Amino acid sequence: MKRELGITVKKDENFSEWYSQVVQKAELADIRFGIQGFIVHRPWGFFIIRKIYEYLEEEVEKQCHLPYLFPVAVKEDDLKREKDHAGFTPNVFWISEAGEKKLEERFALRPTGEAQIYPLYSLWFRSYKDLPFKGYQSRISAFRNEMTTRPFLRGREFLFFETHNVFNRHEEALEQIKEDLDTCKKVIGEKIKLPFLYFKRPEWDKFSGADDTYTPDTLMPDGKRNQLASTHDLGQNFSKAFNIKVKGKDEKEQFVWQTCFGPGIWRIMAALIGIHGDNNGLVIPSDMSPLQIIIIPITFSNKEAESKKVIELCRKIESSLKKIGYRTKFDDSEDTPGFKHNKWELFGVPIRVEIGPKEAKNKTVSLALRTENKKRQLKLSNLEKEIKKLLSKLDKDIESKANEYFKNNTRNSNSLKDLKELIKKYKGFIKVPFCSVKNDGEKCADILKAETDGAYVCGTLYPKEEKVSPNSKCIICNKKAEHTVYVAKSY
RNA sequence: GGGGCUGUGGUGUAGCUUGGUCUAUCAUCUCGGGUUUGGGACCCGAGGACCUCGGUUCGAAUCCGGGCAGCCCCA
Repeated sequence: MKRELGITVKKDENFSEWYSQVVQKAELADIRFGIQGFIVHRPWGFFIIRKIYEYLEEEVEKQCHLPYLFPVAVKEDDLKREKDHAGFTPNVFWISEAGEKKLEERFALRPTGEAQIYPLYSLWFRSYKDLPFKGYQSRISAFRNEMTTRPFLRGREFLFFETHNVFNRHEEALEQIKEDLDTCKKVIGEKIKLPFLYFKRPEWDKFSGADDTYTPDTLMPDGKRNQLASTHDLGQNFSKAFNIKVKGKDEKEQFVWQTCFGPGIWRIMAALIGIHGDNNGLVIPSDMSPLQIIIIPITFSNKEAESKKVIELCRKIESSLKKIGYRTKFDDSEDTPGFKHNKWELFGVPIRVEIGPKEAKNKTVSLALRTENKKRQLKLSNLEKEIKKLLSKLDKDIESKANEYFKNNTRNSNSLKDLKELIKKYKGFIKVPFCSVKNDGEKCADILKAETDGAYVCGTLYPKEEKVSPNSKCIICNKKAEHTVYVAKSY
């Protein structure tokens, strides 16, 4: 009889249930906090999340962003100052009382940084020489999402990272957007091994207050799009609303140009869980795992002397692996070896080392990679050297599996009929010819959405938009297609 | 935003239709003891639960209403 420790459904048969079970059983989050959409980040999960933060912080600091920390609050006036951005207002949490007393002026829990940061920006910069300025913060965001909440996918409080950048010229802002794409490639792609496409959003679907919005989108195992981050070209919209001006070389005051970049820490975590995980549970890139190596002893009560040697050997290996920098644990709990195998697979530990009397006698170890279905026999003397290679093999396995899945779920279509079938059958990304990504295309996007039960026009590829063959027609209105756009169902 | 479902020890559940030996089932779990360990061992003992507020009733885990929370499907 199997105990209910492990995952009881298959990932490709019931992704929703699989996802919930992994989140809870691998101790990533606790959803029993009791306030809707607010979850507890448990140690095993939060370690991984902190890695995401570390990578991002390291990368943006290389580009000369510096950290700061703004309050959790935002003033009501500030929130409403930019007219499009004020669209957040109906969903924010207001703080209006302290104890029994009503506050003189209510304020909101910040939904995102713009409205709380830019009033200070208007005080900080006086001269064109103060620019460019690049700041970032790692912080929590909150707003009342009315849709069903899910851990790491949709919440009312969620982990956030945001850069807010100020330039003298629009061209510099556009350069920054390219740098943000680079950050996504390095962090989300290379470090976290998540494939994505980088889109320029259609005109009608930009962030409130932005001139243009760019996003890396990936696909979850159920074929739905998951937006992992967004970069916004804010133009001068906020600088005009918040009065952020500098004096230029020509002695005239000018409004600054701004961008902001916001990777969704939660969304990235959800993608990591969903895309890398398998039927046994979590799979984690080697550098991100709280534990990289688990050592499991196999002992016998009727072989006391040998068992003692086994334990000693395990301890020795544990300390030598720790010494060279691997996060290693010797699991000397009283559970049976089989139980431990299943447990640590569920938690996604990259390497499992098994030591029993045989290994002790032969000076070998048995070793299993989380991504493989076999045990390897290694000479003890080679272990330290081999581990490095094996961890990078694991990372390659994770990466190629993710890439293959992603590639297999990106398709083409040239007709609405065909698109409808593909969406129904596979979901995923589907490339289609489309009339316009300016506001006049929105009508077609709405029709497309209605016809396909909710598929969404993600936008055009960035930075290099794909060419459209000269006589192709928009799959909705049949006018000349100006763009190739990607369509997907979304979270 | 629309629709549906659910809430019983830490976890998963039985009981709810037809209210009454429910002093609440089973497993897991936790603790103590024994025994065992090469892919989810076993035995003995102990511990631990009816989401919340109100209503109906002699009597509510069970019926009704509000609230809170969770899940699923669809936009």
